[in-house]
Amino acid sequence: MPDIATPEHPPQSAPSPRTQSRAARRARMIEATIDSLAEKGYSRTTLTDVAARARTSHGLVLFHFRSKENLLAETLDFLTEEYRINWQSAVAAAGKAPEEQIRALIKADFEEAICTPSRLSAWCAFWGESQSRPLYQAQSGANDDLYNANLVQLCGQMNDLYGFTQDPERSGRLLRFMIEGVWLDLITLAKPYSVAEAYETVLHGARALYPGKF
Amino acid sequence: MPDIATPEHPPQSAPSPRTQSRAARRARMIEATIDSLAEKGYSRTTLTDVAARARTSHGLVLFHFRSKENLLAETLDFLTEEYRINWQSAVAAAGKAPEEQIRALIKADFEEAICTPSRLSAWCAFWGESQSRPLYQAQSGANDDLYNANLVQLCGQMNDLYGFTQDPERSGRLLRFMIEGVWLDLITLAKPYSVAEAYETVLHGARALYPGKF
Amino acid sequence: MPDIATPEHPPQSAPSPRTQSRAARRARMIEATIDSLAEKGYSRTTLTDVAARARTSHGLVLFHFRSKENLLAETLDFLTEEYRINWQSAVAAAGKAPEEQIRALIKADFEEAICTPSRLSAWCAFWGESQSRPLYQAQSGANDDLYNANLVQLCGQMNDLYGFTQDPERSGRLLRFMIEGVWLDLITLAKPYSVAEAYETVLHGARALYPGKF
Amino acid sequence: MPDIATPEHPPQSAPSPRTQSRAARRARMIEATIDSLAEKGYSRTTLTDVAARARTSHGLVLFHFRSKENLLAETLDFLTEEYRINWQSAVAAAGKAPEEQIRALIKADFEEAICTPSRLSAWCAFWGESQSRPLYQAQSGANDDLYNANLVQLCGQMNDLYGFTQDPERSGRLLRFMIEGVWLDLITLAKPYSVAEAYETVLHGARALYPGKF
DNA sequence: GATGAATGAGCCTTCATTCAT
DNA sequence: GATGAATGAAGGCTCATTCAT
Repeated sequence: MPDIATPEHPPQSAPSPRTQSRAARRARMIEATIDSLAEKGYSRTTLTDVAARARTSHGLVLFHFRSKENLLAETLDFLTEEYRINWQSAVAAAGKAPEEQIRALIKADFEEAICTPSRLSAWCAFWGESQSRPLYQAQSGANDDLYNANLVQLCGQMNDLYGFTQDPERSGRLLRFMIEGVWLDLITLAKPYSVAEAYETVLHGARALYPGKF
Repeated sequence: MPDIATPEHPPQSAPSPRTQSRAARRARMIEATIDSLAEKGYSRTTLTDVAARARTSHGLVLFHFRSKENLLAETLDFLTEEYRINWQSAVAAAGKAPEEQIRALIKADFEEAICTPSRLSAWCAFWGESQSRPLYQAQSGANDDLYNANLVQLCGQMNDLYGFTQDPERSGRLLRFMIEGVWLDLITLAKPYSVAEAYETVLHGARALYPGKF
Repeated sequence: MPDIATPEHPPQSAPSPRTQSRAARRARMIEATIDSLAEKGYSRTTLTDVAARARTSHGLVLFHFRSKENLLAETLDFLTEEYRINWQSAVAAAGKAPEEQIRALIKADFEEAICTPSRLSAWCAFWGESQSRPLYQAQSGANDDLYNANLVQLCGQMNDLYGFTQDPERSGRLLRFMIEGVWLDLITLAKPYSVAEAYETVLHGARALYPGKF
Repeated sequence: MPDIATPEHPPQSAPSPRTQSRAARRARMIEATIDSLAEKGYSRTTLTDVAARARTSHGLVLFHFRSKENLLAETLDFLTEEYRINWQSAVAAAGKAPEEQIRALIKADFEEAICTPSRLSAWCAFWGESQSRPLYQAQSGANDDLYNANLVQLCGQMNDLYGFTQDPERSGRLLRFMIEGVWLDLITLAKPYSVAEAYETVLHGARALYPGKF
């Protein structure tokens, strides 16, 4: 894990102000990178642009991140962690029943902190650029697998508990598609619908899969 | 429309060898562009790379397409047309019943000519790069709207004919998500499942929405 | 001399229509070159632009002129000849008195066919581009020398006949400056004065040099 | 105004070595541009050539001047300022009598720093290339107008004070032509005469316009 | 730590020229 | 003669990276 100061990862002991500002500066640069990715796209995200958004010099960005490639890698890592923590804590806070867990999982993906235009577009930039796919696999693949396994397991429990008979693999996959789909719509559509409608759409799909449970 | 030889525009009479080779050369360059987009991504697709794949010089690519931007535009145009023709002719060949139409629509998206790794990745490159989004809207937006309207209308007919009560907008949207989702999986996953499994997954979702009809 | 059909150089025997059209085509290309030089400047005059103005293909321009450099050389040659013939015939037609000859020389430079914006700007393009200076020397230098010698000689006659005492070299030079000066003004000024005013300005200068003679 | 160290803008206090060298580097690049314009002409002045003359990389030239167009604009600006300061201070240092002022104006144009082959040829490059004419108008037009207005006003004073009756507009114009004329000769002629002879030639013309005053 | 000067690889584009038809 | 396909050299520009201060 890169040493970015995330709210979820408070330094264990009180850090020196130096360390704090260092971490804060790194965080600001990563946020700037996300914004740049979202706004200008992968190919037009330059160190100069990132530096300008973070209100520093490009030299300093490189000082902190060694290379552009590493900056992007750490940005992806940050997004991945942020996302993982979000859904895992949502699941942990929800009831044990699989439908409650699934609902929590869905709801987590529309959390305000996660479901930001900037965030969504930045994800999209990473997905779209085939060059970054190995990076994505390396850093987000494991988490995605975890997420999917969780979903599939919950779908299995739905069968066990309530007598549904759908293949859990496929159902889990479809639930994931629904979430990804509305995400992409929110970014891509010229006139996207609201986040509320997005959420309802996914529930609509979940209801179709598991009638009477959502 | 670029003058590429597309199936729906068969040359009326035998064209002069010059015209033929001209169109063929352009087509080869567009295919090269698709391959480059798929393999190297949007940001690393260079004229030199395209030219190398088409076994010509970059000068010639520009001679035929005036600029890189125009080359990409015509490539997107080509993909759009190819896709539109594919689903429209599939729908035209299918039975009138809405479930048959929907099934034809789904099946068309897994046609061999369309559902190629190269093709899918190229689409992905256009989606992912925010810079190319206006281009996408301008050229593919209308077709996408048509596709969606068609799907929504068919979902409406499902309600009318068979007494289903789901919101057609949302159902159509979900069907679209399922297709897009498996597409993305085929590109993104380190170890993707088969096209057959992809197709079955979508049918699984369609069955959930409209039990007994797929 | 290149074989351009100029009115002053009618082919000695009746040429075949083929030759005629050949010469006419070359002439059209040279006129197109002059226009392009005037409008777009030396550096932006391209074969394609010349060809477009002459309503042919760039290939044909090269067929007729072998290279761009040669096209420019022949264009300069054409301008030089056109200019030489104009002033020499004007001088030949004028009275013998030196003041009449000088006046004829001045008047000739404001002849409509010569004193065209296109022509003036084209000259300017050749002067301004240092690269073309050797070419200019080679092709127009001799004529310029002749022109100047003529002018100096006439200034000498003014001294001999009317008792003026100015150095003929300098006076001839100054007369030339006046003509060149108004020419440049006509091209360069945002709001140039009229050709009539230009002519009067030069006469004003001639009167100053030789009071009572102009 | 570009931040080049010009005589009229002496650094108020000793500048940091950084600033100094920055201005010095820019100045060196502008001098290199002037040399390149003079030697190779407008169309063949490339960033690479300028960089080579300034003994740096083309990248650095762009770092300091943003674009070739801007480099040329700043070069023209530099020449314009240099020229303006030269004649204005010469006029300021001269006596009040109009003939003294005119003589000072003429003399200023043959000052060693101004009347350099490089400088003259560079001016010529800007005049000759029609493409650069709008730039010239925008940057040097105002100064030229000022110069001309000054000259015309002085010619008017010659009439008022000494009873000459020539049109001041035309006389001022002619004086300008004489100066420009010798300038062009110095650049253009294969075997140009000396600067001293050039100066005498202009005085010769001034004497013709205003007998007994030069 | 921080800045920004400096470099150079690589891109898109223009254009003269050659060649096949 | 005439056209336009094809090539490749060269130019302007962007940008990641290195380095001196």
